[in-house]
Amino acid sequence: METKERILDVAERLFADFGYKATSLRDITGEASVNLASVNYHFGSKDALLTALLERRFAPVNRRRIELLDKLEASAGDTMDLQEIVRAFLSPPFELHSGNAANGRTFLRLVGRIHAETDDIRAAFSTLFEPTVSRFRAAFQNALPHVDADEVAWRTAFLVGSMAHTMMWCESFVSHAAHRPDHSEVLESLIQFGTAGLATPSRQPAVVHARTGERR
Amino acid sequence: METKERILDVAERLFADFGYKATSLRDITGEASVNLASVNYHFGSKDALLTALLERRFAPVNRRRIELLDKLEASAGDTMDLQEIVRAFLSPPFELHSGNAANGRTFLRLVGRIHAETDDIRAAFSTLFEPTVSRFRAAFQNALPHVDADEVAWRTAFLVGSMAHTMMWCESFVSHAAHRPDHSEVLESLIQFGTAGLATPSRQPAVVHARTGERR
DNA sequence: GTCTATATGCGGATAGAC
DNA sequence: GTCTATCCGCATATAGAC
Repeated sequence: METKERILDVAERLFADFGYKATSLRDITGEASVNLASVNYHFGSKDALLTALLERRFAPVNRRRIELLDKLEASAGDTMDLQEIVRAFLSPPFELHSGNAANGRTFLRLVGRIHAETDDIRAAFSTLFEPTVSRFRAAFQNALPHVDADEVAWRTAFLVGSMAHTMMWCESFVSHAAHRPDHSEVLESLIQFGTAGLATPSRQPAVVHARTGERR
Repeated sequence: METKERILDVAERLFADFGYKATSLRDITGEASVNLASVNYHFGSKDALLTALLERRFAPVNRRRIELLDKLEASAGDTMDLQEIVRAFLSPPFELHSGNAANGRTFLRLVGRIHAETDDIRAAFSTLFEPTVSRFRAAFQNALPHVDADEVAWRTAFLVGSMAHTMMWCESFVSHAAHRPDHSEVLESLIQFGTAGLATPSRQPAVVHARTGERR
């Protein structure tokens, strides 16, 4: 079934470039050189196409994340290194889609784009995503016993945000850099940044009292 | 001119909730109880409406950011504290729009949403935004002489990402927290997270430092 | 399974009366 | 400045021939 695959590939690229709402079935079927009606025949609707597309890419990514985390837990037990947990979370989307290959870059933009779509679309995505994030939130908490739970939850959100945003604008940011970086370099920087952010001690005294943010 | 203001207010809310493409002029004029043709009369086009809307909110935010940075430079000179630079960058969008008021929350979502719109829309936004980000990138570099320029550029992008993502999904994240946080608490956490991420030493085994959050 | 043709509705934009 | 009416194109989806 070549048609179905072709539709998925083209749709993925167009959704990544222009977003879901902005991409029409005409755009997709046109570029894929298949008939306009074939999307509805094969998938049922535009929404169902998106779901199929997300499943195809994200299920393996999240499976890989959990697998890496399991390995860490098995080998390190309670003394897991925070940076390794961050790496287990961040690296699969970067690595599972073949570094700098064209479709790899497409996938990265798609990740970023999806994180920003309208709430109903994002809801479908969250269902796929939330169990994984929960596992990691718990692992972070475990590695950071001195940081309280709410704080860990927020920092996890910050981490996801820096990841999503970076993936989406990866290409445009390059202009500010002196050389065109490999994705793996960006990934390393992101891991570094995220690890430091997660591990920062809760509230430095000067800040807490100077402003309103005191907690207890 | 009440009509023009009403259109701007409603458009801002709808763009924030559903995105630009997904919001029709009919949605806007319907909710604002003004005539469909009035958008084109007052603004010329849907695009021009968006531009007007962005200018209204972001010009003051960026002016405030620069103002805070100027003050820092004037009082601290070369010994500026990194965290204070981060604060100068992050706090204006949170504070200038009245904390937890309804329109404050709308504005926060708008910020996040805009960062994720299709490239042409985002391009208009970048024009408004890039000069400010450049100033701050330079300030970060100055405060972090031991980190190389590319790295600083990437970390700045990570910071913007965590900010944008947080603003957009602020409301939904709350479910994971034990209590409903004030925006200023989230802001403090974000500043903390960003400062630590920016300040992390370039590439290291980093195990030790990551744990303690130590800078140097 | 794949095509053409079409149903049906919403999109932005405008002309012209008041 | 604000209204109604309308243009015209594109959207998703489906019916029915091949």
